[in-house]
Amino acid sequence: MFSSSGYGDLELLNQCWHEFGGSDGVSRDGLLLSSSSSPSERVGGKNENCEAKALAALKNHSEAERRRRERINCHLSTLRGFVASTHHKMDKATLLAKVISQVKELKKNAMEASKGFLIPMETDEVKVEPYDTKLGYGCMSYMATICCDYQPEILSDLKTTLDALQLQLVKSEMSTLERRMKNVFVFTCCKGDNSNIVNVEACQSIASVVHKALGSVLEKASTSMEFALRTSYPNKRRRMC
Amino acid sequence: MFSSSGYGDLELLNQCWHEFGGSDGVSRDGLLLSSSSSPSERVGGKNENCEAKALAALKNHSEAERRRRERINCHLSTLRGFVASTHHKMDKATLLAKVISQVKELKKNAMEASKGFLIPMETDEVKVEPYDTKLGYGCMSYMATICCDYQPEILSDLKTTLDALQLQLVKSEMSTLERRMKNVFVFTCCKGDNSNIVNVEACQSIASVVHKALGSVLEKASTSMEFALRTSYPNKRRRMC
DNA sequence: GAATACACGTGATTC
DNA sequence: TGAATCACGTGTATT
Repeated sequence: MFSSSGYGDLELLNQCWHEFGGSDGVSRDGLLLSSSSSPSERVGGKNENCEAKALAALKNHSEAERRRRERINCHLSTLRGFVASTHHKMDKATLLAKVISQVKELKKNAMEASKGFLIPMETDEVKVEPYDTKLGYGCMSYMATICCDYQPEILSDLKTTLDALQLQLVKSEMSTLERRMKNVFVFTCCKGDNSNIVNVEACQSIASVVHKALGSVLEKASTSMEFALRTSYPNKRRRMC
Repeated sequence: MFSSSGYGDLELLNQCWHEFGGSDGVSRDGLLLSSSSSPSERVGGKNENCEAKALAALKNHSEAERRRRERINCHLSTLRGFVASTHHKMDKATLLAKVISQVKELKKNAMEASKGFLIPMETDEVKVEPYDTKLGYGCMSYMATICCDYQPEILSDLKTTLDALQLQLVKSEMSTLERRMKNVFVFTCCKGDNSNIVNVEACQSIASVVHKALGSVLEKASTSMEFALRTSYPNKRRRMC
C-alpha cells in the first residue's frame, strides 16, 4: 500500500549509517518554493492557487526522486563495503560488475561445496588437482581425492601414507554414505604465510607423487575387498572409472 | 588512460545481450543538432562556430551519460537474473537489497563451510541442532556433530550406533587434523520428498536420542583413551566442553 | 489524481 | 582541455 517494498527512511537509516558526508553536495533543505517569478503574465486567484499547487507537486516529486536515489545509493555503498577493494571509490558500473562476479564465485563455491564435493560417487576414483582459486592465497595448493568402498583398514593406510609424504595439510575431510566413502585432502607447498612464491615444478611433482601413493592405497583396498567378496559375498560392483 | 575501468560498448554487448527492448523509450538516433534557434540575437561566424561546437559537446555529453546508464542497468539486469524472483520486474532498490542479503547469506555459508564447519576443535563436543535453513527443503532436518580425539575404533562404534538408530541420513562427513577428528551427520525425519509436513515432536525426540547415543560413544572413546594414556603416555588434554 | 519508478539531459567536478 | 562520473530536477508511464 505505501512504499512498494516496505522501505522508509527508517530502514534507510538503520542499514545505511555509513558513508555519509561523501561527495553528496546536496543541501537537503533549500525548499525553493519562495518567490517564483510567474512565467506567464496572467493573474488571478484561481491561477495562483493552481500554480502553487503545481509547484508543491513538483517539489514533492523531486524530493521523492531524491529519496529514491538515496535508497539506491545506500545499497550501493553497502555493496561497496562488501567488495572491499582498494582505497578510493569505485565506479557504480565497476562496482556492480564486481558484485556480479563475486556472487557468481560464491554460488559456484556453494554449489561445489554442498552437492557433490564430499558425496561419495559410485565409481572408484583418485584425483589430484589444483586448488588455488579458493581464497586467493597466492599459494600453490592442491586437492587430492580418493573415493572407494569403505573399509576400516583404509583409514590407517591413508594416514601412514600421508604421514610418509610429509604434506602441508590444510584440511582433510572424509564423507561416508551407504557403503561408499570419499576422502579429500587439501595441501599446499609453502610452509608459512609469507612465502607466497613457491616452486611450481616441485608442487607438481609432489602432486604426482601423491596421486601415485593414493592410487596404490586404492589398489590395495580394492584387492583386499575383492578377496573379501570372493570368500564371503556374491560378486558386487567394482572397477576403477 | 581511456575508460577508467576498461569498459566499452564491446564488453557491454558481450555480457548484456538480454533485457533489451524494455521500457527504454529512447530513440537512439535523434541527433537534434539541426536548426537550433539561436538564443541570443548576436550573429557572426565566430559565434555560430562556437555555438555549434558547444552543441556538439552537449550531445556527446548526453550520449556518454546514456551509455553509462546502459552499462549500469545492464549489470542491474544481470543481477535481476540472479535473484531470480517471481513474476515481473523488481525495484532497483529492492533488487539491490535482495542482492545484498543474498551475498550476505552466501558469504555466511561459505564461511561456515570453509572454516570451522569441519575443522576439529580442541575440545570434545557432542551437538545436535536444527539444520533446516540450508536449502529450504521445508523438511525437518538436524545436524549432529561429534568431535574428539581420533581413534580407529570410534568409527565402527559410530557406524553401529547410527545404524541402530535407523536415521534418514542426508550426508555424513568426517574431518581429521593432527590427532583430532570431527564427524558431522545430517539427517531428516521425513522419508520422501513429498511429505513436507513432519512430526516435529518426533524429530525432537529423535534428536535427543541421537545426542544421547553420540554422547555414550564419546564417553566410551574418552575412557578408552584415558586408559591408553594412563598406560603408555603422560597425561594430555581431556575434558568435555 | 496522488504515488511511485524509470530514463533523460544537464551542471558540477574530477582526473 | 576532453572524457569520465555523479547528483539533480524533470517528463512520462504505470499503479
